Amino acid sequence: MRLNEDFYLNEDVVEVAQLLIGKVLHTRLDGQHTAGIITETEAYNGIVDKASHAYGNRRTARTEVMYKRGGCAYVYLCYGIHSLFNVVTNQSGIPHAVLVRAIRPLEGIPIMEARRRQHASNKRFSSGPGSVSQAMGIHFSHTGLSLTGNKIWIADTGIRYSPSQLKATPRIGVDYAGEDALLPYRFIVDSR
DNA sequence: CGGCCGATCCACT
DNA sequence: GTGGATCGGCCGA
Repeated sequence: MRLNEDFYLNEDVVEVAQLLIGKVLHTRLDGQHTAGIITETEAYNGIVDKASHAYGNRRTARTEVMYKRGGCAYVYLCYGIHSLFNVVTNQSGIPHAVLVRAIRPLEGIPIMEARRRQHASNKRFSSGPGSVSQAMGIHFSHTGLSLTGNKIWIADTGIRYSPSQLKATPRIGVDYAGEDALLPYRFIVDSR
């Protein structure tokens, strides 16, 4: 049920992004348990990917976490306001990551509503990477946390989608990445 | 529903 | 000093 290290060591980050659709993201932070079904992801393909923070093998204090062994969280602050949650994949030294862009709330919905200060019926409640982190209580200070620990983890509950429900598109907000901005590395499912 | 735009602050140059 | 893997309020249609 809970994804183990083998899942995160997959060397194909685009495949992992696709496999994460339908998995359940859990957090137990500040004693509060919340969970949601992952419905949108984006793959960031390491040093050859112009959209990746690790493009060109750039190692900085911020990106160092991406070089860790797969199975930990890379969370960073975006636009000074939003924490964006990524799953680090592949073996140590290869900075692959998958950004979680949307979830469908599943457990602890009142807790999420309090964090978001809006009702779960709102269309943008947990759609968009900043909203996902806020709903799940994930903060950029959580970067580096293991996904096989007891604070943040991901489970397979057997949810599967047919190929016709799943679509791949270019990634959002990466226009600066030139031709890499066109790669179909974003996966999204219409779960309604 | 869609487009515009300001917010806000850390990491990197 | 600069700018961003975004969000939400506001506006017009």
